[in-house]
Amino acid sequence: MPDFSNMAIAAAFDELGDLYELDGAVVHRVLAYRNAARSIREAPVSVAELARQGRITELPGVGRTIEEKTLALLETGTIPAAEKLRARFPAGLIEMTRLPGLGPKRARMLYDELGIDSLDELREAAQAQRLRTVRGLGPKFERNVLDALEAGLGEAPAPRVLLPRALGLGEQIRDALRAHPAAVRVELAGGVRRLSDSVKDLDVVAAAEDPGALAAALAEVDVIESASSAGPNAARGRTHNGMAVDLRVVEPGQFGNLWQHFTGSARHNVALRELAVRRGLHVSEYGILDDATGETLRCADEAAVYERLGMAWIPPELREDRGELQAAAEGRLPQRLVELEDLRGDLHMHTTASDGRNSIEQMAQAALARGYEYVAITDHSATHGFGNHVTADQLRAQIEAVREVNARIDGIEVLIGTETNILPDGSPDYDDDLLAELDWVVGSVHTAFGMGEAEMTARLVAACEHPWIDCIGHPTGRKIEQRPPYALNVDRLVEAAARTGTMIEINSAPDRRDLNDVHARAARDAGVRIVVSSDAHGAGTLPNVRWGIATARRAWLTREDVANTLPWAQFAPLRKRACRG
DNA sequence: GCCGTTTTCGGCCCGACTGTTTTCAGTCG
Repeated sequence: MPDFSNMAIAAAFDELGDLYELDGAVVHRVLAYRNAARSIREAPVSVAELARQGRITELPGVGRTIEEKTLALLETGTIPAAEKLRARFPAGLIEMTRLPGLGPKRARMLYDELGIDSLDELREAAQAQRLRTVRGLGPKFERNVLDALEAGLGEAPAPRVLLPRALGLGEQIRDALRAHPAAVRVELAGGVRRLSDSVKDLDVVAAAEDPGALAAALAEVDVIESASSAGPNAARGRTHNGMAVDLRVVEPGQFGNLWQHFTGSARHNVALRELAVRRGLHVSEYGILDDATGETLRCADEAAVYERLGMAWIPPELREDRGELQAAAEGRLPQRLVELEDLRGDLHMHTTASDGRNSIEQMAQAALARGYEYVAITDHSATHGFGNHVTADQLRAQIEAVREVNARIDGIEVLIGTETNILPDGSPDYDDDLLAELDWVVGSVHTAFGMGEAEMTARLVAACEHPWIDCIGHPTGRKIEQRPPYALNVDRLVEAAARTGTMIEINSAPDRRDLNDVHARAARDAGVRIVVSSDAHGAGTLPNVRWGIATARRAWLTREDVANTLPWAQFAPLRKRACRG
């Protein structure tokens, strides 16, 4: 039996949580399954292997019961409890709970009392006004169900928006509101502030002397198609391209509480509040209530919120309940996360020699203008598969061309490299002799994505063991919101990279950000040198490193953890080829 | 179901809105 990926194991426990919820289990038991699922999904190591080694309970939120169920899943391909519950609750019930206002309790009532177990039956029953015969449901509920079905909700969850687009929209809204006379302060919160891979909506928070006036102003913002009041000091709207926007406004004295609350993540906030309760404090968006005095502390800034809870202010990128609260309480947060300005070079970019839009010279000049001290030109190799391949002879010519540009342009080291395809057997696309002539070699997978996990892992481990591959590019092949990573045991790759001195890239293309935050953190912890690269296909996308830096920050990386923050003289000897004596 | 510098049992965040109620359950973020 092929091994279960972390994603697959996590999905099994999410489903089990849904099923237990329909079964009427206490909410904390359901949450326990969802917690475990999240923990498994995010684990930087193979959870199947962990389980076989008897170590799965090392994951937070995984105890004896979930260990047993995981082992059953690995051995038999299914979890017995899930089988039993599936027999009792048709899959359509879980689908029904995707509709707004229709949760597990109501889905269960509709099933028990009216036998409804699909969206189609739900629609028919609503049209026939039969839903109102269930106690607690009325005509409004029927109307809402029909509207939601009409709007196509329930078909599929709304797509999430990649960070750059969401951030761009958010900044426009923020800036427009800042121009309003009532505004004292306007900031982005939520996933865009945490620089997540993608977000489902935009959260904007503000302070104003007259909160209601500013909340009402959301409807006037250019990018907003429509907005309506959502309480006295709040508004909810939608952009012209369909993104949901939530605005909350308070008086300046409690802005810190509001910003902290709406920045999240939900997990971070839950963990923060649980910790607070143990100290007799209750945290909400309005303040911190002290049991002992009955007083509520309101904070104008976020640092005061964290300070009252006995911890340092936590950078938003770290607020994912991944150990940041304990670190903040113990003074163990990273002193200073890596910043865009720390980068001194970019080691992955393309030119017209393959599928880029600009020449070597144009890329070099653009890099110089960004203040870089070095760049590597890394065009695709011969089996790239998109027709823009660089043959060995063409690469030899490219070596000369890059050397010529390098000799001509002052102030920047222009290096000749390649992004060689890693063939299915793990070998690169050019002969060793040719690779040895280059300054820098990135090895990436661009073909044969469908291999099994064992083969794909062996392929990338072999690439790490190759003497002339300096760095692995976009190691998991994921495209955010588009395609999952190929089957790969990332911890094996990280192990091999650490052992061989192969660097690993955080590819900054906004739909890649690969390695992701969790894996990049694990790679750093394993002693792997991380490189943040643009993978630019034109001068205009060199600034994409911003998104790679965002991922590096979410991975807790400091300047010291990112190799291309070093000047070339210090970076060059770290390359595998330079270590070969 | 998980978890523990107050606990191996008894807890497990906080607030708001909605629609249906006659005091509140369910849902959502």
